[in-house]
Formats: sequence, structure tokens, C-alpha cells
Amino acid sequence: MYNRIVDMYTLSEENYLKTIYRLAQADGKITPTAIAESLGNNPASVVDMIRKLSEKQLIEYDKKKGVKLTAQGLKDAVLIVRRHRLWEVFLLEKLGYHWDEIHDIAEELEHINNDTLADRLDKFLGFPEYDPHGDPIPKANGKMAKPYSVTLAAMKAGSTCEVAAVRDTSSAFLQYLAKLNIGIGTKIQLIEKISFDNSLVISINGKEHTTVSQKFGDNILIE
Amino acid sequence: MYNRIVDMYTLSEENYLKTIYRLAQADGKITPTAIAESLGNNPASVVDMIRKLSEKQLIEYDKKKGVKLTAQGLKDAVLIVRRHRLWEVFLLEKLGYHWDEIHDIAEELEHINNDTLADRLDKFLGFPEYDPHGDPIPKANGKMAKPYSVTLAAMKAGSTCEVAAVRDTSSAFLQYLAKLNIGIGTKIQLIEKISFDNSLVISINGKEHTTVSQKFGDNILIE
DNA sequence: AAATAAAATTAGGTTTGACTAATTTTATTT
DNA sequence: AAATAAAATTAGTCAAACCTAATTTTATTT
Ligand SMILES: [Mn+2]
Ligand SMILES: [Mn+2]
Ligand SMILES: [Mn+2]
Ligand SMILES: [Mn+2]
Repeated sequence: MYNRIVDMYTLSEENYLKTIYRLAQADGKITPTAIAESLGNNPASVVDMIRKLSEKQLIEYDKKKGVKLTAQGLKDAVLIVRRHRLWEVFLLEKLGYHWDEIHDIAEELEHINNDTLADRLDKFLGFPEYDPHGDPIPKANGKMAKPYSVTLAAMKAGSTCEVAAVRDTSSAFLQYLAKLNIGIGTKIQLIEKISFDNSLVISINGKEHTTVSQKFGDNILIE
Repeated sequence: MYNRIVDMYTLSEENYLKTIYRLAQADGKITPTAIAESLGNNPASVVDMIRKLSEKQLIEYDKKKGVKLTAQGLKDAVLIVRRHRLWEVFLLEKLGYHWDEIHDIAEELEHINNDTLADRLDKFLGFPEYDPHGDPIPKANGKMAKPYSVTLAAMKAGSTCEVAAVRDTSSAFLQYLAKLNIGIGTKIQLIEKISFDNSLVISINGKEHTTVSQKFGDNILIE
């Protein structure tokens, strides 16, 4: 049995695959508009690419069900995500970048492909399980740990948790976290939920209380 | 005084700059045909790009004198070369690639740019002076050691040398060298030059004699 | 100096992946 | 159910970076 010849996708095709993969992690159907927003492209352009990727059998598009990755598309998307997250670990751990600087560089590095590059990098980094934002790194076979999914905002008042991952990886959010001294592994106690607007009063690493928004709490994933 | 906004060149522009830089190291004028051959493109396409790069003031083209990099073009080309050679060191030393596998991957990595990436990589690698093929690595300011230029073929019979660099970095040549147990630092004694075709009878690391072609000798640079 | 060959250039075309503007389809309000 | 709004799609355009084929310029032979 012959394997498809894969992995000679264009940069754009790869970015679309990865975006569709990411949108598929959330709930709801994947529409041209959603993809367009996510990539900062025009929906008309997305429709073109949907056609192209459908012809290549990497996705299936049904008006009702939206866009879905095929088995092949999923396999390929996961490998791009693997490369992205491995490079993020490299940039942070080996080159000393801060966690708010690595995403954009990894966005380019992820497209460099070579039979063994990801696997060698993986080995060099000591086979990390999670990237610097707490996202699981797919193994060469596509398997990976289940992503964290419980948010700080969903916790009940009084309980304590440990930060496992961040959902939003924008500089704005990550720099705000840095200012608050919050990183992966930080212990947070939820003191009180303000019922008016769901603001959260928290204690960071046992320090004095701080108030953060619901949006903030929605973007912190806990163990 | 304002600096030009640089470093947002396309992949193609960067590859042209680097090729022109490389051709400038050799002697003779740089013609559209030479660039075309070097890049595997059609001369007509090269003429297009010569126009584009001229407009951007990265090169100057004179029918008589051929293509020349401007001060700005040279500066930028050298930084691309810097990235290329640093990544080659990384791939060999950190990821364990063989020296005949690294060029093609570096050919892609060199285009990834970020204010501090090259400098951080440089530091991480311990500020290497030479890449795995013996080519000097430009510093952030553009300065670099003088490239090796004396060839094995130019040596006089009887003398001994140490391999400092290879001129040809094709897999074919590098694998041949590996088979002969020749690498950077290998000691070679030139036993005899066959006057008929300039073949070279050499002794590698003091071992028994081997005969190699003039072309071979032209592509080995010595200390 | 002609003739010929080689190199450079022009003209026109293709593909990829964007775009805008117009239209059609689908969903939401009233 | 009609009206309206939103989303999806089509049609046509554009720039980048390549190409081929034809032409012009330059270099080399005879
Ligand atoms: Mn990307
Ligand atoms: Mn990440
Ligand atoms: Mn390159
Ligand atoms: Mn090299």
C-alpha cells in the first residue's frame, strides 16, 4: 500500500490547515467567515482556498456542517502544530525568548520541513509534552496529551488551582500575565466571584488580592 | 539620521541577493545568465528581478560591468549569509545532521527574520567563527574572517596541509569526501601531481595513497 | 567586414493567493 | 410571510515570480 505524497504544501495551504485545525478544537461549525477572521483574510479568498483544499482531499465542505478536516488533512495539520510547538519550546528554552515573543517566529519556522527535522528537534529538546503556553505537543505519530479545558472562570469560589495553560496567546494578554506574576504553574486561589459582571477576585501565589475580568478568567486553563 | 527600513524582503529577493553576493566572491562579472544558472531560473526572469532590485537600490546594473551590490544590498546579503551559516552550525552540532544534509534546510531557515533571532542563535552556539563547510560566519556588524582561498590543487607536490573548507557543498562532493574520510581539519599530503590531467595523488591522514581529480583539488580549500 | 553564435531583452502568458464589488443564498426580525 | 440583515459566493482584478518565444544587442569566428 502506497502512502500519499504529502508535505509539499504551500505556506498558505499550511496556514489554512492549521487554522481549521484550531477552529475545530472549539465548538461550533467552521464557516468561511470564521476562517477569514482568524487569518485576517477576506471571505472570498477563503472560499477559493476551501475549493482548493477540498480538491486535494484535505478538507470537506458542506454548507450545513461547515468545514471539516479529512483524515489526511488532520494528520498533516497536526504535524504543522507539532513543528510550531516544538519551535516555541526551542525559542523559549534555548534562545531565551519571553513567552510573548515566540508565537510569531514559530509561525514561520513551522513551515520548514524535512524528513527528520521535527523529530531531531524533539529529541534535542528532551521530548517536551507541552509548549510554553501549556498546549500539548503532538508526537510524531500524531498522538498528544488531552489539552487542558477547565478555565479559571469556571472554578468555584474558595478553591485553589494551578495555571496549566493560556487560551489567548496574544502579547497583550501574556504581558499582562507577566505583570501580575502569573505563568504556567502559578498557584491561584479564587477568593470571590462578583456576581454583577463575573469579575474574579484572586490571590496569586498566596499574595494579596487582585481583581480580574471574566474574559481574563476564561483565558486561563487550570489543572 | 534615519536608517532605511530594511529586512522585509521577499524570499525571492533574498535568494537573489545571496546569489549575487556569492557570485561576487568569485572573479568575473555577474551577468544575468550567471545568476540564472546559479538559481536554476530563466534569464528572462532574472532580468525582471534585476530591474526590481535596482529600483530598490540594492544592486546596480551596468551592461559593461555587470551586476554589483550597493552598500545597502551588501549589508543585507551578508546578514542572510550570517543566518544561513549559523543555522548550518545549529543543524550539525545540535541536531546531529551530517554536513551534506544541512545546506538545503538552512536555505529555508535563513529567511526567517526577527530583530534578535540571529544574535540569540549566535550566542546559543557560542559565537562560532566558521560554518561546517569552513565558510566564515559574518558577525552582526557584517565583519567576518577572510574566507580560505588556497586550493589543494594549487599546492606544490610534497607539502602537507590541513583541510580548512570546501568550495562545493553539493551532497555528491560531501559524500565522496566522507567516503574518503576527509573532513574539516583532515591532514592531506600531496604526493604527486600527474601532469597529464593534473590528477592529484594524495595521502589522507598519513594513510595509503589515493588519486583524485583536479576538480576535486579545486574544491578543497586549505589553511 | 560579414557571418554566426551567444547573451540580453522584450512581449506576452501562467499560477498562486490575495483583493473589491456585485449578487445570491440563508438566517433573523418584524 | 415579508422585510431586512448577514453570510456565502461569483466575477473580475492585481501583484509576485516565474515561464516561453521572439527579437535585439553584443561577442566571436571566419
Ligand atoms: Mn504559519
Ligand atoms: Mn504555543
Ligand atoms: Mn534561501
Ligand atoms: Mn555552508
